[in-house]
Amino acid sequence: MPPQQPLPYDPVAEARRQWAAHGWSQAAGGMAAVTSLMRAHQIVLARVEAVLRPLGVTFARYEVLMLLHFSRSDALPMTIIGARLQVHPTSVTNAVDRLERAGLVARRPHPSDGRTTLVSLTDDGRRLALDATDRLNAAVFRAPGMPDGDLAVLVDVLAGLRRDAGDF
Amino acid sequence: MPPQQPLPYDPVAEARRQWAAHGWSQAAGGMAAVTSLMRAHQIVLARVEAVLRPLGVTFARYEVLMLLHFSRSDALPMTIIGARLQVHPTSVTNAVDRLERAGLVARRPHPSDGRTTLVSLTDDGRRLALDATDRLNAAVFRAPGMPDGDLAVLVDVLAGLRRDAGDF
DNA sequence: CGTCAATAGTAGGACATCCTAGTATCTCGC
DNA sequence: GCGAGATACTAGGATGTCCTACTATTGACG
Repeated sequence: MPPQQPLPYDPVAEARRQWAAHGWSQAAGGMAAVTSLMRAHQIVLARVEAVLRPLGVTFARYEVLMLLHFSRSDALPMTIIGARLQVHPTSVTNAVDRLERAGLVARRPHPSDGRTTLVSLTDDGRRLALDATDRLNAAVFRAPGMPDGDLAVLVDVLAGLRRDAGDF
Repeated sequence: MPPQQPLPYDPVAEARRQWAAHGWSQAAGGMAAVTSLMRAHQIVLARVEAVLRPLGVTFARYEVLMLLHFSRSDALPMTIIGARLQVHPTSVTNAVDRLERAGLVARRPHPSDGRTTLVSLTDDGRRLALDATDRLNAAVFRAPGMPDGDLAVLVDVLAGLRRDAGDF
């Protein structure tokens, strides 16, 4: 929904020109990359959320469901979920709260460690996760709005950034 | 914050393996791209916000300041700001509210169109925008965590996505 | 075995973003 | 002119993310 009417020029390219004109050429590339990334994230997230909205979940919660679905063990501690999804512990609490209220996951105390809470999928949760995946695959992941070659390059370049940031 | 300890593997690559193992190979590339993008956004935004936090502004508000700084005219209507930054009108209201409260921008009614609100930089706002730019250039934009070549490729690929989404 | 640091999770608060809805103003056509 | 539709902005609500701070439990060390 952002621009009802497309802009007559690329705002990122325009910003890059401004950077160069102000003597910040050395930083123009980085600025352009950061700005592009912000906007691309916004576009992609909007597409994904539009697909998931009818199912009553968001992408953040969908990621929790899929992580549990792929997990070998029947349940995962909150901490592990946060580490795998690379989000703050409080974000995990938030997502699991809502998923639990919707009956898609269940909380259970760890049998031997009183600090730990284990989270597991319910049958409804697993069903919804698979349904959501089918829809996302069809509507977004198989039609990401760019050629396959670009897709691979994008993933590679971003993997470098993530590695550099200490993700893995 | 995210991972205190790096994961022993790339979570995106792991997800891609799971996608292939479940017969969703056609969608694996798109899934990997979307997931990478989400995480990269999170990483970059965190770096930027860390630099801006001491100045009391966020990246969203910084973008408003710079747009006004680069603008030919002395003031811009809210709508134009939203169109240029590609965000929802209510997001502009939010950002301008906070900038105005901080004394960095001023609201003024449009002389001939009673519906329109014009936003202009104050002296403090312009000073802060330039200070923030110096810091961002030094700490983030000139050291984006990837080679220059990757930077250019990233911007190009994302420009394709943005164009496809109707941004410009 | 007792204190103390580390770990797990949650509560409350700040922000940004979007959506829906509502008010005010302008424009254009009859 | 006058009324219907378009346009500009804001209010209120939902979500996600992070930060700081707090509680509870564990584990390690003297």
